[in-house]
Amino acid sequence: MIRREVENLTEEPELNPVIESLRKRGHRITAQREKILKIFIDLPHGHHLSAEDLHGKLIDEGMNVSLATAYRTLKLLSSLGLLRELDFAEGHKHYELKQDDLPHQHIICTNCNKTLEFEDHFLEDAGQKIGAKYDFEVVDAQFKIFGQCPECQR
Amino acid sequence: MIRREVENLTEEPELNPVIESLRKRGHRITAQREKILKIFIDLPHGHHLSAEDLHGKLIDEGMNVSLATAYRTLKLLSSLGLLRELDFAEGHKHYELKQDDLPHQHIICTNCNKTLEFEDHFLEDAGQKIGAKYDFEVVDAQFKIFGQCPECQR
DNA sequence: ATTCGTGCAAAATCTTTGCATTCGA
DNA sequence: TCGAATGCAAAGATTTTGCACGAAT
Repeated sequence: MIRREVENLTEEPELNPVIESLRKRGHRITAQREKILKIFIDLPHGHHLSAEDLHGKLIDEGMNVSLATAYRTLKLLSSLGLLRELDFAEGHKHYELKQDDLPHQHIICTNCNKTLEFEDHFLEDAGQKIGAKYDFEVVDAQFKIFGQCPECQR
Repeated sequence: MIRREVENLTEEPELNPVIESLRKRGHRITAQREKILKIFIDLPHGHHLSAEDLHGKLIDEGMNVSLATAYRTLKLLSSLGLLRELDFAEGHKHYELKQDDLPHQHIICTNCNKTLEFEDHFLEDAGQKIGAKYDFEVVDAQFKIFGQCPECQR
């Protein structure tokens, strides 16, 4: 698992805005929530975690958070728009930090479930435009391409 | 639930190709599978069913198919590319007949879970092109727009 | 006659929830 | 202090599976 290069920047400047966002909406800042947010911020771009993954990471890092809290926090952070909920049709959701400045989409191998990300600014715009056409207040646009990856094609 | 207008066309010309597709790949044609395919063929364009929905419809129409068979059949038909698997992030999958000549995408209300479909040929092409760029053999491309529908915006 | 598909019930997954306790504001 | 968040275990929801029986080829 890749960690950020500059380990001394422990103040995690990216953490403050999200913490503020929580506080401003009347949610409490608990050690569990802070740690969970930190994990997502430190996650390499393009990676995403399931509830189980997150829980495992928390335990690994010495933080005994219950799985129930992991689920509750993922749901809360998603509802606040801080996390993006990804559904790869494999039975459970994945989550990643929502960064509107770094939009990306996914290609999923229907055989080995590997995911690959790509950027396409046209798609991001398309989501907004199409949504607007139907008077939707767009929160997220996800383009998913399903197929066989090169390795699984034999 | 809307049914096809011309009820006398009971031979269901659309049924034959899918049945053939099953037979050619060595799968048996059972009454259950035939009925399930028929239900999907008769489904109004843009509608989609969960396993539970399908099972309910089967029972309603006097066909006592078990839920397990519904699940097994949905999985089989999807793996054969006859059904398209849709995941609206609400905890269970939905299925619709796969019609490459009638591609469409979805807008989902994150509040009431209503879905709305739209067509955009550019997106269909984009899926193929982007997939090809990564040497994927593309099976399906799904563009989902999440947001609040006009009614839920209050 | 085989082998595959089905039904049933049990199990496996994933996620949510009730309640007592703890902790943040 | 006081309500919100947590942990735990139990419950819910969805999907899968083992096994015996029945049906398709």
